[in-house]
Amino acid sequence: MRLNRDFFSVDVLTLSKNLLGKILVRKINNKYFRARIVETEAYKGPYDKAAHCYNNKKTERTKYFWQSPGKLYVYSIYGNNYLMNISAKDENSPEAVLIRAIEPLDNFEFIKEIRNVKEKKIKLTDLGNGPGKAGACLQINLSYNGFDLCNEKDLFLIDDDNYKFDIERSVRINIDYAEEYRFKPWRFFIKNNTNVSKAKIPYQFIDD
DNA sequence: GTACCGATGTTCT
DNA sequence: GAACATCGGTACC
Repeated sequence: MRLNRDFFSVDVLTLSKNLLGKILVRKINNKYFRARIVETEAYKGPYDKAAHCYNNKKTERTKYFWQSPGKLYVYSIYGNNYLMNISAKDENSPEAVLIRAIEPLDNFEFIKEIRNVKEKKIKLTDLGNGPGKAGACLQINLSYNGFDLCNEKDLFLIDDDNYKFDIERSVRINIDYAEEYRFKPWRFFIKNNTNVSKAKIPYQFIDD
């Protein structure tokens, strides 16, 4: 069943966990494919020093943190990488979930074409095991800022109640600038899933 | 398997 | 002009 607004209208830490195992449905060139979310990170403004919206910093880029839940905030990083975030809770709470890894479930050859991979020998587990790769699989770019996952046909989320898994957590990746917030255990991933990113975890997390 | 390194586009100073 | 919520390649074990 398709996930509706209520699903996203929760605290960002809850949403980060609840999104694990859910299935993204994507339509490109009249073809559908599906991919499972296997890794997420929570960015919880305004007090989270790792978040782009820390201290209520609202700019042309970051204004998409203040949206109704279930909408996209997209930004580019290190060149041609587009990272996808989903807004949580409500339009007064600048909180969003970063999608850090996805597991393609079908149409693998089509996804390889989309990824523009030269070597067709690429492993399936390397297609979506990172936030930039996930954005590339889903063909996300800056024009997707404000995109509503609850109301569009070409990209949305569905449930998968039969899929059972355990959740693990760690500190978030590449946010060394975030002072004490770099120790928060706000990265969540599916235990033993081979599509989780190979990120190096620089610190142990500290319990709240 | 790990380790470095350059390329890349946008944002903000 | 620097910083950046990264990636793919090459080099070495």
